[in-house]
Amino acid sequence: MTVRLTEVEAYGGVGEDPASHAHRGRTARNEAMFGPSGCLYVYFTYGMHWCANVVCGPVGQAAAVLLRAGEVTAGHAAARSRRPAARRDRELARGPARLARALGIDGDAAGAYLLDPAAAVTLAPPADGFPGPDRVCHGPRVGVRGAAEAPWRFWLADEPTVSAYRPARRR
DNA sequence: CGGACGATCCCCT
DNA sequence: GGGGATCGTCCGC
Repeated sequence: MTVRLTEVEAYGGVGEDPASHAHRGRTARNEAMFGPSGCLYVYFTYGMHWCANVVCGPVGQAAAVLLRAGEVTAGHAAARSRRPAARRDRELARGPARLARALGIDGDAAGAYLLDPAAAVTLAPPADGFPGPDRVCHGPRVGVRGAAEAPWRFWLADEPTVSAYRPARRR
């Protein structure tokens, strides 16, 4: 099964990004964010969802990119079997928990090195090349309370698989 | 297609 | 003990 990423969000490290899981320092949950680039950081949220990040900073300095959405380009049957609730194909990986679910990513995949071709989940350049800068949009991150104004969400223009923007919801 | 709402549990304070 | 880097269901348009 293959997903072409269409939307991501960047998160920073200790003391520099109030929206980041690493903002308050290293803990058992965010440990992977302080590890080597290219490894998978997964977290469990809202009592039921897994979300996947790619660690992207030097060792000891937390940084990660949350994989927010993508287009399923191969293996639709496998994706659909994991995501029976999807009404249309474009919803299979539209949203961070949906994308993780479509790819079969959960706590068992934590820490995996995504640039190893033999890994269960791998990260590779787009088959059709990288989109030009004129196609990359950016804006506020979704669902965060702190640093909501930082324009660290990036998505591709005119892609139906990009998730809907929702401000953080009050309790 | 989109807005409202409730589910559900692990980690940190 | 509180709250979350969300989603599925329900329902109206």
